[in-house]
Amino acid sequence: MLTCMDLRQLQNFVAVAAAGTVTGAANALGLAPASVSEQVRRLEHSLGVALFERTPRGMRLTDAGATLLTRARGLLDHADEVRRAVTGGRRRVRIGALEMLAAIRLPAVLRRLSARRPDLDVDVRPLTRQSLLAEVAGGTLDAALLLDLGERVGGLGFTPPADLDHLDVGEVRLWLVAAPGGAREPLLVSPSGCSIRLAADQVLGTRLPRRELTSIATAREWAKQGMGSALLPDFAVDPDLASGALVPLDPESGQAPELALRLVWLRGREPALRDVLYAMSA
Amino acid sequence: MLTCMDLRQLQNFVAVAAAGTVTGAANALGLAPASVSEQVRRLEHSLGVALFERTPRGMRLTDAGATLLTRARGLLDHADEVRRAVTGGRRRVRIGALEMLAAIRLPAVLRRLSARRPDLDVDVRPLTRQSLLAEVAGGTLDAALLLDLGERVGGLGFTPPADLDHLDVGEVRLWLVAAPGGAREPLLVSPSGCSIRLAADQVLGTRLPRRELTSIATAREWAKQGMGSALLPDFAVDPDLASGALVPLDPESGQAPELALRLVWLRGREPALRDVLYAMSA
DNA sequence: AGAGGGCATTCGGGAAAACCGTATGCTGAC
DNA sequence: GTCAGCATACGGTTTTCCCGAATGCCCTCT
Repeated sequence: MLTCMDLRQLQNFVAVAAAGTVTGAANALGLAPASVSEQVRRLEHSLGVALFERTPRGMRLTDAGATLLTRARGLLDHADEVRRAVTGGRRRVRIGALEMLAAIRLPAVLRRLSARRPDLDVDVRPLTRQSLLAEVAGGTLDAALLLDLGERVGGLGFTPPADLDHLDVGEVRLWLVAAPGGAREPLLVSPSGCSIRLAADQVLGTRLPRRELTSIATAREWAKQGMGSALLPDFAVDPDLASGALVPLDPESGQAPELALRLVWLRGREPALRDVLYAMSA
Repeated sequence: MLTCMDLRQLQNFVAVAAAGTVTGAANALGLAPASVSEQVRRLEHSLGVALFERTPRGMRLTDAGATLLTRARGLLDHADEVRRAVTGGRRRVRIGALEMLAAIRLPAVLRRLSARRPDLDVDVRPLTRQSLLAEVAGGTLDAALLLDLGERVGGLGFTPPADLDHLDVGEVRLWLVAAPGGAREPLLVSPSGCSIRLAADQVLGTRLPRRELTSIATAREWAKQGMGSALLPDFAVDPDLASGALVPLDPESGQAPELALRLVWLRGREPALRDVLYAMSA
């Protein structure tokens, strides 16, 4: 036990925990599986604790492993921060956002961030919610901006793949709209999996007759042509509401809650990252 | 720059910074000077920054080195905490105290600490103020309990060897005493360097006729025998005040301020350590 | 049931790094 | 001017790191 806890070992450990397999982690790290396996074993031996249960399908974290995982991430973050502090390197933050938000709502958020923290380099990548969550869980992304509902991550109807922390940085209002004088049915919905579709399922239930279209924009156009009603986010329908091409259907009380513009990240990341993320809120 | 910041390198770096020489650090670490030198050079190269100025008398920190030093300590502390969290190892805290405090005032402080934080193993070492400060600066001691005056560390008249944080955990009242009916002069003082002597110099000035004795206890005994007056801490004279063997001389207003029972530690140590230390305050 | 694929691990070897003891060059002190 | 103390360069040994190939395991698909 003379040799203790190398940062590289921790990096390997985190990679294995994220990938769930030694092989996957080795690929991600550009190493051979044998090397990663040995490093993990060495780490376990130096700590005197089993970090993984070996199964023929991969590696499952033990309790001690789970304990170490969050702390190891924090320590690696800390090390990174130290390195940056002394090299004067700028901090690079990798943020992902739902494609639908990237164009409309993201710029204002990023403007706030760069005004308050001009010392940052921000990478932005538009992705699907699944990819966002996977990359945040895997550490490829520092945080993700998506739509959600309620107090807990996943309230909109998806299940986060890891223990995520969150912060709401804005709101998105939903409008149930139709063309003036047009049909109110069916409910025109976007493809299953789309956040707005999840919101429609959550808010309006699934009993209404519905027609699935390929995108929010398509649903809006169909609605404008009187083909039914649609539950759409403010940024998609504001112009049409202003011009009168679409009119809000008087929702029953409480039928149109606001979605949260929600920033999520892996719980336990360094405090410095949290500060950065909080600088994105209004 | 493929290989980045090994914890062991940071340990070496901190040791060199503390010792001021590679040789000293090597002795402290149980390594050969050549090894330590190479590690430091490797670290500098991997960071792309010069950490030390090489002088023929030793190593002097550069600005970047000073920046790294505090953060490296913090990171090493963090790593230690992570290791403890997963191995379930108990935390060991090394505390030093002025010899004169160890017997009388330290037990109550430690009782508070172990009542609030039973998960700790506390090492206590009685030392002189010089040793205390040196060991805290060098990292051999986590914190030191000593006497001080005013808002800043060193207000009693010594200069701290590093950037120290502090917390006052109690007070020590000073009494200017003499035997009833005995002489009031000279002022009987303890050896220069002793905290109580510093306090006497600070509070009473140096104009009074004075006689230097070998210890506080000696000064008290001389005072009891009517050989002069002495400025003594409460814990040394309480019994004699109670019995009437010594009586307080009415000090001019504000002449007998209270000393602070002060806990000092190296600024930048991990937050977890701070929590421990705060648990020692009243 | 049997073959095949994905998995972690073991093994042997080669490259890199850590470490040591010694030797060298430097500077300030005596 | 010599000497002590310092950092460092050098050659050699031990340890670590990493790889490719081979092994054994278990699940799955046929």
